[in-house]
Amino acid sequence: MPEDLAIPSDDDQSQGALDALIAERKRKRDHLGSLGVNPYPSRFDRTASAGELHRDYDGLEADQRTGQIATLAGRVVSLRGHGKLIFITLADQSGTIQLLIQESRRSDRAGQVLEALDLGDWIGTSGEVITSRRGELSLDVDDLQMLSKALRPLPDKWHGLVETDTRYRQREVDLLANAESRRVFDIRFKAIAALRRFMQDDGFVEVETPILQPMAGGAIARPFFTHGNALDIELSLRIAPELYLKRLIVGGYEKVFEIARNFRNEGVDTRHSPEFSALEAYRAFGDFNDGMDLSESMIVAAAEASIGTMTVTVGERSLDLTPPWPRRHLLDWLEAVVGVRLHPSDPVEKVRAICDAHHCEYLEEWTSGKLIFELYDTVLLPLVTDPVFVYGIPIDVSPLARSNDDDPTMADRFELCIDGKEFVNGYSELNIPEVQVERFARESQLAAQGDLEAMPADAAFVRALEYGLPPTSGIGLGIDRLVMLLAGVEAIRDVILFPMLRPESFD
RNA sequence: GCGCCUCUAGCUCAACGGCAGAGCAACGGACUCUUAAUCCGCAGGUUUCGGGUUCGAAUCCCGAGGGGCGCACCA
Repeated sequence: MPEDLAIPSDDDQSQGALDALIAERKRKRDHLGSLGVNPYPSRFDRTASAGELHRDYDGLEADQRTGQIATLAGRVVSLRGHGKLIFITLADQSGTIQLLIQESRRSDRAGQVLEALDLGDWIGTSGEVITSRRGELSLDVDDLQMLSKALRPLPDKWHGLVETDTRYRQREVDLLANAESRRVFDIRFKAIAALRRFMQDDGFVEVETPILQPMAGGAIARPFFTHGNALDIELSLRIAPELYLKRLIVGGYEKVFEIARNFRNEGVDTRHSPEFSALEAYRAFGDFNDGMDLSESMIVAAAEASIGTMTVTVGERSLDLTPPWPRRHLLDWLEAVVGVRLHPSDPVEKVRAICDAHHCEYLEEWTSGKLIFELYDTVLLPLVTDPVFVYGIPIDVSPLARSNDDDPTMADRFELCIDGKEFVNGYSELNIPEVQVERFARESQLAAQGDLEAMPADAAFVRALEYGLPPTSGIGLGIDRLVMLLAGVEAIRDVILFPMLRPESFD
């Protein structure tokens, strides 16, 4: 919401309620200043965190004194006054700790700071570690300093911040007010750290490839475009790092990965964000089976590190991530479900009939392979609960994947599906330059027919293939979706700190 | 893009055609063991914005804006 950043004058009778609250806090801050207390000191040394104190002293009986002096810093999130005795709940990143402030014990400066104290202020404090008469671990405060004054009031301490708009736009407030939001992002960053650790431990080199690209490739998606002034060229934001990563394998890196922010200029819903994170990994000398092994291991590692369990609950659904995960051939599974053996070499009429029978819509120009893939998306995917690898995917929808040695209409490609969603896409990489050229040519043909999603030919990538790409296994993992799964949330915006929204108006 | 829902005090929510209210936060006061502290008192509003209907609109209608959900596209 728009707020005037100018300090309102005291005689302004028209000032709003919020302005009055802010003015009151400024008055307190300035009063501290007039007492010679700097409300914005440059630094503060602490000796412990709330979490450390709980770790070291939890379990003490009520009304105990430890003789241990600790110095803490954090934000005031609750304030309970009893006249000459005041309880404060102080929050730092590690948790919360109670401050017990007795008038008879505290310093004069502590008294001055208390006078000026509001919910939300950052303070530094020191005192003896004790337990209260009710048994709560507390700091018996003797000194208190203001570290930074909060000028705006905090959301309701019990209900927190509820409105999604504000939660996304002012994530800092969401984080400080809502423990659930902190929980989700703690899981996110633990999971990402675990993925990175796992990959590094497995000998993968973390690399960086361009986000600004002359021609976005490596996936089927509509890109964002921008302009590079220095070279006066049109650039697009990457939709996938795939082509550059494979060029690094050509260059001699045998195991590479990138945690890549990708950008796709497409619809926004609970599962899609225009800006999303993927982990892509490429390993020389491997095939898609290695990709399935890797996917399983790294997701299990991420789950262990972030939530410590293989059981997750999303909405009403309870899912079991315990490995190993089944691997089902797409055509076998489809046959089991629709009762007819389909194959990309089948006449389109036969596959269309199955689509019609299963409410799967299609376009006139789609091939049998594309239709089969569509059946997988609309008929099989919704059936998935616990993790399952689906492998063997029509070559028609896999322009960068190697075809199967025994069946050239199918790609050595898999998708990892959990809870009705795709989490990983991986395949044996196509490394025959002429075949890649043919695949690109076919995509161009589709583009000429008006398919906006057809993949553009990338001559630089083909040239790289001509230097020789070894047999390679590649995978791409959707990190946001993985975090949604681990945290048990159903909106992708709840796992992205600052999701894309229409710009705020400050008029 | 289409449809549905939503917007009231800093926050969370009432009032649903008839005086805009509560809790928390704030402000003044009491209180040395609370932890959603309690108690007394006091204040806080362009009901998102602009039109319209009406004796009277937060409420009904139209339009605009923000957000959410569903469908379509996509991972």
